[in-house]
Amino acid sequence: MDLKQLKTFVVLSKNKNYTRTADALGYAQSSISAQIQQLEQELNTKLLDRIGKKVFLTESGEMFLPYAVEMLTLASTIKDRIDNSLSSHGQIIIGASESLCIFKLPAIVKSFKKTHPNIELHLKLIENDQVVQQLTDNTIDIALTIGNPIKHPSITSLLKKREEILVLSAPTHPLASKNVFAIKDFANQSLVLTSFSCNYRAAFEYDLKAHGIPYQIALESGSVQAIKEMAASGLGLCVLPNLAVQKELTANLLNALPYKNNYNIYTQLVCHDSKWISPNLADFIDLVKELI
Amino acid sequence: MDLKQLKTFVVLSKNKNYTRTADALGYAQSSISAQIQQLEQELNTKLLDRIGKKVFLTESGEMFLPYAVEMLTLASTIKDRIDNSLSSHGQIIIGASESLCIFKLPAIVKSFKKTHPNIELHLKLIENDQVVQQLTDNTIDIALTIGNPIKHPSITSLLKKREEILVLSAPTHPLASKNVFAIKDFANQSLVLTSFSCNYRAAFEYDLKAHGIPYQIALESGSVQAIKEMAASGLGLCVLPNLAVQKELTANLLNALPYKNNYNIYTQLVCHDSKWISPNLADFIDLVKELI
DNA sequence: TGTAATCATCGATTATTTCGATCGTAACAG
DNA sequence: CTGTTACGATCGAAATAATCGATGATTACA
Repeated sequence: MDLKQLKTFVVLSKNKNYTRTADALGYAQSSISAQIQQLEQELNTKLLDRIGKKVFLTESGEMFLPYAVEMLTLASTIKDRIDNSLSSHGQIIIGASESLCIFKLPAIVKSFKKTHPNIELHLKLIENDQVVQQLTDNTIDIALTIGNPIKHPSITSLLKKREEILVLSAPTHPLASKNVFAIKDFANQSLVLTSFSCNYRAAFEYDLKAHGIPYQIALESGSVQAIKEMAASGLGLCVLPNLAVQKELTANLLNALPYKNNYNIYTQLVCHDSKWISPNLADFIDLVKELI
Repeated sequence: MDLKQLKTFVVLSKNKNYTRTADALGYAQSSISAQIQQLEQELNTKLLDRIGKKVFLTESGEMFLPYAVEMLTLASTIKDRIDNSLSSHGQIIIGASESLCIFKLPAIVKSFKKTHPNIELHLKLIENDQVVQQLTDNTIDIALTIGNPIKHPSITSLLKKREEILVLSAPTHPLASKNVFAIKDFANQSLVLTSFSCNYRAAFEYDLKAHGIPYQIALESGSVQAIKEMAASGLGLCVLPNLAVQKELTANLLNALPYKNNYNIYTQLVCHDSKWISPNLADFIDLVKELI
């Protein structure tokens, strides 16, 4: 059973005339005959009687008609709903690193919600090392992370922006006034660090270890806010991307040490190769590109 | 959009595996791919994502699924209802002559209702000369008439049974005791006749006129019952088919005069050539054939 | 009785569907 | 890291189905 046939039947039921139905639907008259015969065969009944020159619905036809109309209505409802939903409904699940969640996504979400008020945005805090897995499992639609470049044969990078990693101290910290910095100046310092899987922490620690610089970890926390406050209160140095500490730098709550590094840390927007980019998701991606 | 495609989509949504779906539905795997692609094209969206080795419904697919199921349900409901209705629902409109309505149809209807309790039977009293027109207009499904053979290029006779036409009198009538009858014996008699369009009345009157026999019409009535009572009370002779007077003959309320005639009067069951004979109607026809 | 209207049917053409074979990718085992 | 297996996509060929135009049959109507 085909919508085409149903439509033909419905129109024919109104017209009671094959030739005019054919004209109306853009078929040859013989095609209308054929389509009706197909339907009749499938339903195993006769839908129309042609008595003399006139066409009548049989009892079966009379019974079938409202169903045919309903099927057509249903089908067009589906199409409408899918069309509308693509623009005005649905959800996007975003996996994001904590710092981006706090310092970048609020502006993005706010702006996206203005143009797409009915799209549900779900933020899911994820660690860098979970990104590929969660994209592969389709538990997130897209990931916005900060860390080393993600290289995986079936992951596509939609956006890649280098981030400056700062080592910061409280303004009152003994090192705060130093103008020139080398790695050895960190010897025996206390550090307030992000979690182990954080790539820029790893890069900085690797740096220290490679040069045989001793250091102590005063605190390790998953919360960027906690780290900043600890560091500001003089507990130790912290290592954070520039984007996470702009307020504190402006307010002079933290002081960026002039230590030059070249860590390969990027903000990246990535998704799975095979993921279908819905129009809404595409809009979101464009917005992220624009605002980051 | 095709039920075939919808079914494929629904099964595939459960399986999340093209190959197994193909096996289940008896297609090649490539055909499943093709069908889904057709659907996706028609709906202008992607229904399924294949991420890695696994198949996921996209948001659109998720939304579409319940509709697809509903369409399939609706379609199978239709088929069921049409099947059932053919055996257990519906109506038959029977056009019938008055005498058959009174003396034959009650038994037929009673018997038919036993086996087909849910079929509505509509009896429509029609004159002989209306039969062809009403079959052609499809205002009756079938006609059961008594009269001259119906000859029309597009009318089919399903049953044809000669009926004996009797001339009857009250038992007390002066002619009642006569043993041998000829047409001239009707000279100057009073007659109680059926309506003008009645074929056996016409045949009898033609008979009289052809032989130049004078007669009077005491009463003309559309009601067979009235005619019989008038005749029984001695108002005049009446002309009726045997089947209409069996009770009165047995009860000796009327007396059949031994007048031999050869009128071409038949009980006939007729329908239009092009009329679709539904199973119910076929059953009804069989029953009429059996009981007449 | 001839003519116009109408639907069914037929054969040819075109479009679609299906299939089998093959390719590419991902998951998994060794 | 590599070979193997499982899986869906893709392609071209074959089978099937849809469509058309022409024709035939029937009916209504002038």
